[in-house]
Amino acid sequence: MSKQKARVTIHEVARRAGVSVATVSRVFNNSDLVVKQTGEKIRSVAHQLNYIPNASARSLSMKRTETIGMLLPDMHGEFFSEIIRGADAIAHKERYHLLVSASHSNKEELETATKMMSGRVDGFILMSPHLDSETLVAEYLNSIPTVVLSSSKARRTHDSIRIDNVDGARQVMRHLLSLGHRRIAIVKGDRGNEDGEERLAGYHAELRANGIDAKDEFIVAGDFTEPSGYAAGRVLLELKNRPTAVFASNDEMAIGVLRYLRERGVSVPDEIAVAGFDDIQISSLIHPSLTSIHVNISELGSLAVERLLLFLSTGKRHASGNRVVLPATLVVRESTAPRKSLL
Amino acid sequence: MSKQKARVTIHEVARRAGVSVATVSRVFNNSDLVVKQTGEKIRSVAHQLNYIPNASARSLSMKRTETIGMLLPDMHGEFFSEIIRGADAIAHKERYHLLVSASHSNKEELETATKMMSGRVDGFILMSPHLDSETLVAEYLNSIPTVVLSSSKARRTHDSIRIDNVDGARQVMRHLLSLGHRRIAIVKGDRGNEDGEERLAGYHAELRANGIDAKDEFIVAGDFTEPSGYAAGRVLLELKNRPTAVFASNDEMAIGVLRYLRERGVSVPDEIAVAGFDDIQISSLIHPSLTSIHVNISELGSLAVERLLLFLSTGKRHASGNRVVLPATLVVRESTAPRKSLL
DNA sequence: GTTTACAATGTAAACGGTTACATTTTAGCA
DNA sequence: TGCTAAAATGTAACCGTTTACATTGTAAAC
Repeated sequence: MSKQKARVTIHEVARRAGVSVATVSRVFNNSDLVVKQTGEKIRSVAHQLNYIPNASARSLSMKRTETIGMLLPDMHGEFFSEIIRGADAIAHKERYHLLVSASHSNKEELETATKMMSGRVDGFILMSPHLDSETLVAEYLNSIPTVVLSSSKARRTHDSIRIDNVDGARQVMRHLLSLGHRRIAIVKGDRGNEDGEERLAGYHAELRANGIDAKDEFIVAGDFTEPSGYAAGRVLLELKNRPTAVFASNDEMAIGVLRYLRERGVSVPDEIAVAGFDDIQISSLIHPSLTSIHVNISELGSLAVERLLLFLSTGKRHASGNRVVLPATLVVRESTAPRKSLL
Repeated sequence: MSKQKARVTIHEVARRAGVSVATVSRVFNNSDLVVKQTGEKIRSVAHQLNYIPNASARSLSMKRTETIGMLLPDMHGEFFSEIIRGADAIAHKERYHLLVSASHSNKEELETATKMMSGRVDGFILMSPHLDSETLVAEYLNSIPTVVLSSSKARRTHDSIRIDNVDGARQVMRHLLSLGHRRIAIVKGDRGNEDGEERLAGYHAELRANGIDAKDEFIVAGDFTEPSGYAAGRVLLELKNRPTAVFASNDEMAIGVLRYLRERGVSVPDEIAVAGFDDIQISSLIHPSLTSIHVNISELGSLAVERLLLFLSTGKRHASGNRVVLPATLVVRESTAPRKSLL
């Protein structure tokens, strides 16, 4: 079982095919200056010997690894898999590989991971709530092409791809307003989380655009988890002047809100309408199904790889501040059905 | 922006530190035969120059890449991210990297992906419903250490790590039986899917152990998706002799069953109890919350990496048929609360 | 039948590390 | 102080490619 079959090298192939290594190399790099017959002979010999070019030697010589490093934060669930799925699809098509590193819950971890990967990859795709300017201009990161996923701090120095959070939030708000709601609460995200901040900004913007004052008591804190949504639900129900609608900054919190409302016997959407953001899979399956904002997450991954490969092919380090914004789409479901009183 | 700062090499460090490359190399490989002072000097110079050893050169010379290839099937959601998270945690600790490739929906894709990675990795972690013996004994796969995730076909030839599906299913059944249920239906998984088959086997085994005949009409097909569970729910309700409990082979189908039952006004668990398998995150959040079987998925990833690293360190290709079985734990929730009639 | 131009192939020097082996330094001891 | 063994460091070959440049082959033009 542990027979050490020495890997066959390009020299072996060359010898058996009666040509020089250069010619073999040319064949495998699709050079057009090898005569057809020679090429076929070489390919056949190589196939017979089960020859696979040594990637390390190739990288060393060419100074490219054909690998992309993906550094992802400590996120769970669908987001993670969808991003990788999207990224892998494109990378694979372009014969690139994905070196992934998960779970960076703080800046230090992110930095060491980046350093460890540096040298094994041609470029980085970076996603982290902890990205700040200092980190980004660090020597090793500034000398490698990098695309940043949704971090405004980096937008001026690096290419970035983001979700249109503000527009998404405004869509939710417009929808709720169009249903006649005027007392609309929001469950915020973590302090400092950019997606959360942008969604809150959208909330404010749309209220303002409709001449409605935002009430402080309608803005409650959450941390993107279901329990924090549950807690927010309690806070809102205890107000003497309850809201008629709640916009949670993500679906998990919205589900938490729904859970609390159900426990208290508050009917959704008749007494209170609820909407979320992200459109995770469950949102369409629960009861009442949840109105949310859909974003094509796998596209986030694909686009990131596409942009990165573009840099790599043009030889640039990184285009400064080039941005792509992914559209957000409202998906209306039961949790915000028109109120009966309005029908 | 695109200044091509040539990477600093070991030679440059050696020159500046006034030593030979061998000494520098030794320092970075923690050889103990470098005198402390020299080592410090070298480290300081290296740090100043921002020296990072070239991974390709290193791999070429050492014949190891310090990278593990992970080939995952076309799966969505939590499973995917949890496996990677678990694998990455261990890999990172041991200074290994993870080269991942997602979405292999058929055998051919799996094979090309494996081939492409071969040579860039020291070993493979393979998970695919399409794994068969021929694929596994293929030249390139048989010459690289490989750990297989949950595929019985491979169990004799390769190390494998699997979920204790049979036991999990039996636990669900024992639980339902202990509640007094005798008419228990099962929603199967895809034909040919091993997890599904094993869960079905557990269903049968536990019935048999209790002297209950399995009724064909209580065994309905599904394909692990929510809609297929919904459809199965319909089939079961249309039986003249309805079951009093339904065991769905995974949570998504169980959720589909619940959706149909709610639509038809059938109360859960009072009229029909429902249980799933996998304990995905939503299962605890929906209403009624779903009784399910919990498996520590990230552990599946960690264990796979651990075993693989073990081979790598011992120099073996693969241990034949060494198996690890992950325990499954029953989590009882509202969907199978004791029936009122029994209280 | 040369000469010429270009197409096809070959030669050998990188690429940046590791490490067996050679050499020098150091320390211990008579 | 000189001798020796062991410790510290240096030298250079090697890992398996790519590719600039050199060489050879071929066909057309004279």
